Amino acid sequence: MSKVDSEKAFLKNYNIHDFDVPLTSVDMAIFTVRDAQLQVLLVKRAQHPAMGQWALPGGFIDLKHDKTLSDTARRKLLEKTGIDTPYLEQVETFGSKARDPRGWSVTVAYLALIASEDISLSRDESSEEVTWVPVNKVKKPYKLAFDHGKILGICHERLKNKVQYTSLPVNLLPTEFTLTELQQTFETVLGNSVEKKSFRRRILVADILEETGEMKSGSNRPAKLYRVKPDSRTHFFARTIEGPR
Amino acid sequence: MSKVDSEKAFLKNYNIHDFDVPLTSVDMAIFTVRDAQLQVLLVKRAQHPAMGQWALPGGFIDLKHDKTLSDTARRKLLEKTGIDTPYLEQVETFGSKARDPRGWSVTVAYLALIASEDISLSRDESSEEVTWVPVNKVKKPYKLAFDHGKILGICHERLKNKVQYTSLPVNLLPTEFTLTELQQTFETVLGNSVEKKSFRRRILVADILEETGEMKSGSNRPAKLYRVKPDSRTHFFARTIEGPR
DNA sequence: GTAATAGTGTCTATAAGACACTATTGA
DNA sequence: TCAATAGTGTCTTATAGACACTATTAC
Repeated sequence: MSKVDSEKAFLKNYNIHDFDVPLTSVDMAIFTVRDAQLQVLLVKRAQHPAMGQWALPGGFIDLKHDKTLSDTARRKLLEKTGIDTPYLEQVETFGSKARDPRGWSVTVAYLALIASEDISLSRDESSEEVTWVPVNKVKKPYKLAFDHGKILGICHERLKNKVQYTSLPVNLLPTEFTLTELQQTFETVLGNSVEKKSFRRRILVADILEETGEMKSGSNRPAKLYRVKPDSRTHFFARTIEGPR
Repeated sequence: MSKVDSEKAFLKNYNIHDFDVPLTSVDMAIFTVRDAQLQVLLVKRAQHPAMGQWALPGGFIDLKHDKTLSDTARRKLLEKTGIDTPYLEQVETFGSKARDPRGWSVTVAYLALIASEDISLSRDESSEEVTWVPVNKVKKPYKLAFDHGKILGICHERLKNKVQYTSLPVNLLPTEFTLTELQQTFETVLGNSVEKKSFRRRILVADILEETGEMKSGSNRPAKLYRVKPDSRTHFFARTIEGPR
């Protein structure tokens, strides 16, 4: 029997249910900035286990319809928020015997960033409650199910770290924004103030934005509106932003 | 029925085999520096599928004995190399319908760094061939099974990137080493030269090493031997190392 | 005019790159 | 003594932080 034929025979007799495999799911930390606060999307679980508890949105891979893991993540995000082209980044995978009462389970955690303007919450058919919660308030009233508190903590850490040396926060704003709005978004995520001149120099030298030609006229001097240059990927700076000395 | 009782009833009737779940495994890119080259450990697959092809070491989670995902990774590393306290970092999880002929599968990729001095290859009972291959030569003679070529590429990228702003390469050396040896290890991983004075300043200011008091006398002026300070974690620099301008 | 926010000029501080220099060993 | 590698002094360069300054609007 040739090698190819023997592999065919092997696969014909292969049955995944002959083996004990862990449950595998995807969970998401979907962040946005609203009311000058970093907020995360939580759902109230409508089903067992942990029914009635708050948790990160997520669920199992749909083996029929999802082609890749990120398809699962994008599908979940679309179900909860109606958004289909977010900034999406895989953060870490958590697997253990103990994290889910149903047995050995693995969950792949994703982080998504969206502009709060874009959101229409819960086009979801399952009647779960869905809500935004400021990340810093997730402890007391919103103790999370399973190990989701830990997962959220790690996603939040990753976000804060990356904001120190990347342009990630542009993904938390609508397509057009002023430099001041962008700076405030950085400050909200970092949790500290940023010096105006340094910030503007850093962003403009990175050459990732272009002027729209329009101005945003508020109550005082109008500000230039910018957008991210077409096709530009996340910018990585060679030095971190550091905040006040 | 109380909420707790109904959850108990739910779990009692829960059977993981009622659902289609993906195959879930762990794969590892185990790196070392030998002969001034970054090398990676490959195994020749002794079983279907992809029998006879070279691949990253890895395998399924042992639901009975592994408590967490990293237990699986550590177990695989120990089987192949006899090493049980490596630098271990989870890199990324790959999941898709297409990556394994057995069906929808998910693999969690880990990166390990070990000192080549520590290795006694293949205490493994399974009669797989195990070998070190320079990372840059993995293409032609060692076309890897499944999507392992892609996984290795991403692990290698992660390593190169992190070496630009961390002290990771200390994990590729034995416990005692000279600054020149450390510099050469950085250069090997980065693939470019590093300026001696800048390098020494950067490492010494980071305050992660201590002198052993011993000297390494080779053929010329002896060099101070250093070791990593006890309990010191990976150091993160605020700026990247950049190589020649 | 004033208040308020947008945006700039320019000095200092920090850490990396360049590169010539000195130091210590074996043979 | 010389060859070879270890290790230093110090100048230049790049980019962040500080902070005072000017610019443009609504009222």
